[in-house]
Amino acid sequence: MYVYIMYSSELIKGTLKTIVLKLLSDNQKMYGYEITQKVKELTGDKIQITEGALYPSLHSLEAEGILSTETVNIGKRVRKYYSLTKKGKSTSREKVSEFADFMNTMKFLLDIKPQLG
Amino acid sequence: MYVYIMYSSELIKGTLKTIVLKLLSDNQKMYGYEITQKVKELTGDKIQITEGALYPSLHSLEAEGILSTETVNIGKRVRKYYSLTKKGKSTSREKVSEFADFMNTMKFLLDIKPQLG
DNA sequence: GTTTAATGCATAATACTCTTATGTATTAAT
DNA sequence: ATTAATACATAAGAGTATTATGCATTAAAC
Repeated sequence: MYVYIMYSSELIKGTLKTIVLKLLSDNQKMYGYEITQKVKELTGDKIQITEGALYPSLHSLEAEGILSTETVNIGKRVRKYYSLTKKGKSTSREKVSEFADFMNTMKFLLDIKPQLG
Repeated sequence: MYVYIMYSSELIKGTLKTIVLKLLSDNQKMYGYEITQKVKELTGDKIQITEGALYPSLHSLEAEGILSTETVNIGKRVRKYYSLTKKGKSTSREKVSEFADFMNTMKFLLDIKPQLG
């Protein structure tokens, strides 16, 4: 899903949609390339979303009615802006809070001290 | 990989090996079924490792030289205990700290405030 | 006492998601 | 004039998990 100068492949799996939905909840509308750059920038290159992972994911989110699109011509170049639908806004909140909960669970699980006896 | 009364499938992907390695670093040796029960117990049923995910994963970790095995007969039933090799101990530390780092990155990414302007 | 649930291993078909590679095209930088 | 960056897209392959089985023993429930 990503290229990770830092994180191993398997570790990061499954977080793409959550990241995308969170960025879109903060930014109104964004286009694919912009998302890749934003994530790269915000994570100091630790997470780099690849296009091969992002575009299919955006398409499926649109097909699910979570994202809507708006195509804009910038000179002769095309940009496809994505934004959250009403459904998408609640999905975004759910995904982020679910992930936050999951992080708490994992934090506990990975901090557990040696079992005695 | 898991059944999750609580977490969605994609969210949890990729954490299985980290969880297993952490449990084994705290418990010396454990067998497969024991691992599934321990994770279930420690997470209040939020993460339930399925056998179809766990056993192939344990086998591949063994093949990589990260785990070693010891088969014990309990009556007529067989238990296969897994423990970390020397290599496995350092792999376990690396995986856990990598995940901790990843959680920090994600926490930042998912907490970012609306972009102005 | 007999059926069900729990313990304990294992694998195979399917599905899903990501990686890697490729393709097209425009615009900016060297 | 070439390379890098911008901007989209898809397809082949790989990896991992889900779901469904399968076998067998032991404990619990009825």
